[in-house]
Amino acid sequence: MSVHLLHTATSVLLKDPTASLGDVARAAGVGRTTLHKRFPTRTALVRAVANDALDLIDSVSSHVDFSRDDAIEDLITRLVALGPRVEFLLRFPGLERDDEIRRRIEEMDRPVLDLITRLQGSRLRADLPAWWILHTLYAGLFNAWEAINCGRLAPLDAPRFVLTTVFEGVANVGTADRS
Amino acid sequence: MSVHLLHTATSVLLKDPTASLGDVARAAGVGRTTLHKRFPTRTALVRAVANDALDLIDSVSSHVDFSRDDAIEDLITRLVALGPRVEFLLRFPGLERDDEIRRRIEEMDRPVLDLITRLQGSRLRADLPAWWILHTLYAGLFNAWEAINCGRLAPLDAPRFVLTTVFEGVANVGTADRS
DNA sequence: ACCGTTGTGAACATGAGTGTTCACCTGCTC
DNA sequence: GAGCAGGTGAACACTCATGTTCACAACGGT
Repeated sequence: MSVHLLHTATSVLLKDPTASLGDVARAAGVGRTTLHKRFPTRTALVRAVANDALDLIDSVSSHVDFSRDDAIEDLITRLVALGPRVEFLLRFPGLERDDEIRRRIEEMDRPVLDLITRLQGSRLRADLPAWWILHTLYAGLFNAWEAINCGRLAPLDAPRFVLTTVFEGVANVGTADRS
Repeated sequence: MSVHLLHTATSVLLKDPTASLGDVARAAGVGRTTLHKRFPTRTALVRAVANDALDLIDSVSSHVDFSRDDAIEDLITRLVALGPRVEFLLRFPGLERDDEIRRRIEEMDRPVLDLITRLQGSRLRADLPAWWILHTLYAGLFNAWEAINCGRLAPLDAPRFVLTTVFEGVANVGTADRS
């Protein structure tokens, strides 16, 4: 139904942000007229896709206990599994220009930012801004999705890769340090 | 001259990948006809912008001594300073579909990948693939550029942020570790 | 069998981006 | 001053995504 339509639109638009509505409709195995009846305009479709992704994140977020100290591990592991639909939020060009979407993204970031701030000084280093740590997490997710897409990374390995890299870094702890 | 034209095109297309050629010409303070005379087609312009960025990287790369163990620090510091022109290479949608550009990007990655591989086991951990470490570096660069654009990060702080985060991670070394 | 819903293809109008041409102007060299 | 290279705006035709409408087919419930 409409669910499958949104999912297809997500992957098509993610692969090529300039794809025409005809391309989306064809990929979904649906007439362009039908697509237009559900989403009267292109921006309406994009917003629907974004809101769908945000709904998905909300539902995942509600299963995470943010009061636990390992909430970040839990959250990241779940987000990695979501794949393209969340990637769409972080990648689609011009998405941040939509006020409603931007508001929901900030709203989605807030609990994570709070969590990071709370953990700074204990599990997380305090000499970096919370927003920087958040974006580093997102960057790790992004890397994982891209690697999975290219077939270089097994989906089950992804959470470990992201968490290890983001938390511990890529330096060899035994030997080296930056000057 | 033509140099300024390419720089302007870089920032305009980076901010909005769907910007029209008229927008680019106007931003550069030049007639659309003139733009067309230099770059007969849109893809020609995009390729010229990409090649210009790649030339810039080549010139930077030639100043880095890849045989030194701190070559990565040097490279990252220099790349951060380049800003939008390199960001264009990593962000512009569909750029990887151009064979020549893709070849040059791989060619640009190769010495860095070799360096990473060489350092694995000494300065860099060996339990992660070299390509993953490379992409983690790029992700750090990307974060820095974005933060600088938003005005949240001072350009002079950027290299330290990227290197610290990528090498050491965001975990607090004194206390915590992942399970 | 009737009717509302839903999807479909065809067709059309519109607008925007694009490639192209042309006549004109400017600044330079000889 | 003649000639020339380079820049400019205006105008044109063409393509294509898009929004919109319409008539028709399929389906399910009453």
